Parts: sequence; C-alpha cells; structure tokens
Amino acid sequence: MTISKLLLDSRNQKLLAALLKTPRASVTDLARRVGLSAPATRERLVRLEEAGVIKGWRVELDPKALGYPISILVRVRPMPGQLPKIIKLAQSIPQVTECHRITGEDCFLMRLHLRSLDELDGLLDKFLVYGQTTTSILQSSPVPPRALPLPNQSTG
Amino acid sequence: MTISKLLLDSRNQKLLAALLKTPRASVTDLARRVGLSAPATRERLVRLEEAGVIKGWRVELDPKALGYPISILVRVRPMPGQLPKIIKLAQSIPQVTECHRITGEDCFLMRLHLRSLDELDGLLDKFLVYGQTTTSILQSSPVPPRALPLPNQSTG
DNA sequence: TATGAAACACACTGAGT
DNA sequence: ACTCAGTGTGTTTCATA
Repeated sequence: MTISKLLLDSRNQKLLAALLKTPRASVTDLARRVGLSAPATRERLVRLEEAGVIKGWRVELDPKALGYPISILVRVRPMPGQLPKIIKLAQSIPQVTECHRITGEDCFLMRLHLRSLDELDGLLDKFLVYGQTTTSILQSSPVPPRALPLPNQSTG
Repeated sequence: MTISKLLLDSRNQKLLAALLKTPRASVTDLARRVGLSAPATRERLVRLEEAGVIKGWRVELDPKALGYPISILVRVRPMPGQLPKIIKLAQSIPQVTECHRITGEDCFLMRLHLRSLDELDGLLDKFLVYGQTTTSILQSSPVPPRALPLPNQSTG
C-alpha cells in the first residue's frame, strides 16, 4: 500500500473534494464540511501538501483580459539532434505557457498565447530552425480543465 | 480602451504579479506588497474577479497520487456528422480532464489520465466509433503550465 | 477610490484525552 | 490523532475624506 493510499482515507477524500469545489475556503469552513475540528483539518492539509497529493495552488487569469485573445497549439517534430534546442527555445518564449514532451513523430506539443495572428509567423520561424511545426488554433474547450475523480474508497 | 485595460493600472499589475507568485497570500499580505490598505486591496481583488480578469482559483492535485500515473494526449478526427457525439462522449468520461476544439484535420485534442495502459484500448474504442484517433503518451513537461507576462504598462 | 477603527472570523498553539 | 480553549492575526464593514 502506497503512502498516498494511506493518505486517502474517507475524510481526506471529503477534504479534497471540498477543496476542489472551493479552493479558497478557510480551514474552519473546510473543517465544518468535513466534520472535524479546524486544527485536525489543518494538520491533514499540511500532510497532503507534504506528501505531494496537493501539488500547488493557482490563480487563473484570463489570457483575453491580459491582451492575448488567441490561443494556439503547436506540435514540433525536431530535426536530428535539435531536441534540446527546442526545449530551451520554448522555455525562453513567454507566450509559450506549456510545452510537453510526447511520444510519436512530433516530439513536442506546446501552447502559445498571441496578441494577434501577426505574431504567429515570427514565433513559428524560431522553431522552424530546429524542426517542422504543425499549428492549430484553439477554438473552444468542450471540456475545460477539470479535476479527476477521487478514488472514493470506503476504507478509513 | 477596454474595460480590462482600465483595470490593469500599475497597482493591479503589482497585485496580480503578487498573486501569481503566492496565490494563497492573505489580503493583508498582498496589501503590504502592493502598498495599499487591506480594504482597498480587497476591493481591487473583487473587481478583478467580477471583470473576469481573475477567472478562478485552483488547487492542483497530483494525478499520480490519486492513482493515475499515465497521462496521454489524444487527437480525434471525427467522421462526418459525429462531432457533437464526440463532445458528449468526452464530457462523459471522467478520465478526460481537458478537451479542446482545434482547427485542422483533427478537430479535437484531449487529455486523459489512466490508472494503467490497459485502460487505453477501452477508452480509444469509445472514440473510434465516431472517428479516427491519434494517441501520444505524455513523457515530461519542459515547460509546465506557467503564467503569461503581464502587460507591465506604465500608465496608472 | 482610498483610509482607519471596530467588530467579527479565522489561524495557530498548547494542554488534555 | 483528535478536541477544546486561548491568543494573536486577518477579514470585513462602515464612516470619512
């Protein structure tokens, strides 16, 4: 049994579910919803963070509001030996907000945010030095980022 | 000038920058860092939320810790007329934590989390009813999700 | 749109079970 | 591992500029 599983008793499941619903809830509020005292709830939160079950906290800003109305996805197929250069390039471009190494002929998938389509050429050119690119414009998100189901085990 | 721009004076820029660094900081702490009183800072936060500049707050859980060690990306090329069915299907599968409509021959890109590779066949089969799929396994993230640069304008 | 003071809620600690 | 109670800090409202 993994450390994680020990951490995922029914109370922590409730706690995580409550947190997913309202990430900014106070410990006191979470405690009420979980049926524990505030100190006990806090202790559980700290342990979940220490164990890495809770990886982090985020505030999500709207790219449009920040002046980036266009989101695109770019796949990159590196030329032989150019893989590390593409990584460095992606990291150095602030408009690249995600870059993933994936299996398949295209080794990378990245997400870029643009102020206008005019920016696209210049950005792609930078990558074309090291490989081929395939570009898609993001139109909508039928499933916007959402949480995975919790194990919902009955133990604990 | 858009509503957003009016909202992005230099103090709000500082405020958002502070929030991005430490999303769970207290209003009092943010106020100190921005150089305003707590009530004023709180007021600004509320407005930024109401205007949609702050889209939401997230707690990020580790998929591995929840029992989903494998992340994959699937592109789907729908057969004619099957596009809405694919959307519904994606929404109905909890392992699909993101699904994006994109331009190109593959209309959808989605992200799935698996308990094991054995799950893959069954999941892909569901989509293969409505179109072709291309699957990649996510190996690493040279650029893990990060924030866009703020406008950093001098006005305000 | 900001501030300061006051009322209230929350976080955190320590002692006890 | 939890609860309870006490203390200090943060949050929120209101009056005011």
